[in-house]
Amino acid sequence: MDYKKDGKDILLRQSDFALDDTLDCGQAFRWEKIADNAYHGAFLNRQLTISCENGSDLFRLHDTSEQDFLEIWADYFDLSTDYGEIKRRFSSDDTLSKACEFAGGIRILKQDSWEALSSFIISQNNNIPRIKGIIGRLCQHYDGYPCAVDMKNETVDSLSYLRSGFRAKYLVDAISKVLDGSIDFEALRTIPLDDARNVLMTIKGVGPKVADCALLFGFYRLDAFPKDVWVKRVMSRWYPNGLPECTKGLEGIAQQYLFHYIRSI
DNA sequence: TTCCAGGCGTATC
DNA sequence: GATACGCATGGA
Repeated sequence: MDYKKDGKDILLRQSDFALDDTLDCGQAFRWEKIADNAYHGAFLNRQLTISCENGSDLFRLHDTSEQDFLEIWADYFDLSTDYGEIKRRFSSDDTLSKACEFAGGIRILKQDSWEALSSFIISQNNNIPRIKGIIGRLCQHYDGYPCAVDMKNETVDSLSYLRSGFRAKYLVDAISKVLDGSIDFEALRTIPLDDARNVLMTIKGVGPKVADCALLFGFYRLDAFPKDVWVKRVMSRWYPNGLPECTKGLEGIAQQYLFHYIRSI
């Protein structure tokens, strides 16, 4: 990793990383663009302002200790994964090659499991501005994103301030299943993908798409391939016989590039 | 006003 | 197992 301390900040040189591509792409809902090339957001109970200094590969993590950078943010931004190598691998496929060129700064954020699961429950049949609104009200209420234990006494009525509509009852079911031990977060990181999806789909309101988003973004299962309406268009247009071989094991990363590509055209 | 949004549960065949 | 429909809310 190429970084140095700069006063209270960390300066990071990082290729294959763009703030808009990664933080404003619908994989996480707590990052706000505060200026050109600058975002403010949070992971667990840590807040961060991150800016791009030169419009390409130089980033400033504001007011961040070296310890927090190494122990928290380097992992969250998945800095140990070589996305350049992944894009070279994908470029053997014409469509993927164009998709990687279109949004080459995408990285998969390694988010908190409960935040990803609950956020994508909220996301169903919803639009991104409203998803952010609901999650913003939740975080304002709890002074940060609550863990499942924090929410143990919530009911559909007590969550009415979120204005999350029919999704409130799904959140309540997710809270109870996580707290009663029937959803084992540690196991979901390692058991076969189909088993992991089936476990998550025991939660009311969690179907194949929400389960795959939770697994990809919250459990770092890069083989999970969420199929929303846009990705279904991708598949019928370019891959009627399935994804190309070069995506094997990294279907979730391919999904991110393809998702943004199809939405742009 | 009507339509739609990174789906899912339910009913029906 | 496939298909049709309703669902809370709010912005376009």
